Amino acid sequence: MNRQSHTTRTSRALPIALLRARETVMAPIRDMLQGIQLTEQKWRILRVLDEMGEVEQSTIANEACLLLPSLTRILRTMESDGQISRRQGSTDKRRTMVKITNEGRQILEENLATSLAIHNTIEAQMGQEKIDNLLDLLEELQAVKV
Amino acid sequence: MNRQSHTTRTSRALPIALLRARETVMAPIRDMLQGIQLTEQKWRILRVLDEMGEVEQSTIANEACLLLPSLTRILRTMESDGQISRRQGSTDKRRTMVKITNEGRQILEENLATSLAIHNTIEAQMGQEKIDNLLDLLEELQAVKV
DNA sequence: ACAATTTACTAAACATGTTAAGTAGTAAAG
DNA sequence: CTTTACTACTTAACATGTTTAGTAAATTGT
Repeated sequence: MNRQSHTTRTSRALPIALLRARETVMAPIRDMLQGIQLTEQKWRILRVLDEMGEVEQSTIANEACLLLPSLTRILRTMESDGQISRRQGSTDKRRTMVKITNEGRQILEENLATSLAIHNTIEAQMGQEKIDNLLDLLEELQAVKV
Repeated sequence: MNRQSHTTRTSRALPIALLRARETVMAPIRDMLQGIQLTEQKWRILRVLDEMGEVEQSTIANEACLLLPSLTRILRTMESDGQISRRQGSTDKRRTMVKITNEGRQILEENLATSLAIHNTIEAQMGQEKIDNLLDLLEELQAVKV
């Protein structure tokens, strides 16, 4: 049945290609995160919060690619673990404003070196130009309207 | 805190960039799949099986980026739904050999047009050259040793 | 001002992701 | 030939993904 009958080869299908590439990049990052009791999602949330300051949950969901129901649960544990803090929005009381705590920021700082080392390993093998090129294309793809 | 203090902007971090790009591509595909009662994972499995013929579960897991425990559960329901069939390996009895059924293949055929249309929409906006370039870079990234 | 709609989130239910542990079959080492 | 290690899964437990439904606050239309 090895005949590519009616579909593109999966290696040339964007969804699977993106997923496989991501698995390669995430493998060592997951190793790092396991050592500090943090999931991939919590790591993304901390990075988004560090980058954006105090934001509402919908913004985190968009930036970190999480659905709100997942975020609700994850932030609950992150708050009780002291990595983030939450407060009700002052003007719009539907909103919940979230920011990273010093403890959360410290986790980022402590793992910056490892995170950079992983990126450098990849860059050393592919070359900086290709990585930049790839990131440009990914940003462009992300902006496509479907 | 909007100061990119000690990490790369998340939009230039490979893991998040790959995830966001994938969300863009997957959104319309998920819509298609919802109409045919198929999850994204089952769709990937069918495509891998159609492409590779009868293979063992570990191979599916690798190609479709699923862990074996997830695959065990998913294949159980796909078998009872008649989309795939399983048998014990003849020489090595630890292996479970899996192949797509006619019913499974029919699901692929019925949705080929939609799947292609989605791809074409993206291609029309980004251009074929960029898509090809992106796929090449993704394949290269996937092959990196980390 | 009031009803209808929309927005931002939460709750619940079920599927999948992820890790750890267990089982049976196979291969390797002595 | 037997013990040991390894491989290909399966099971279980808990976190997250995903959909549907619900709630409260804000906005819109009249």
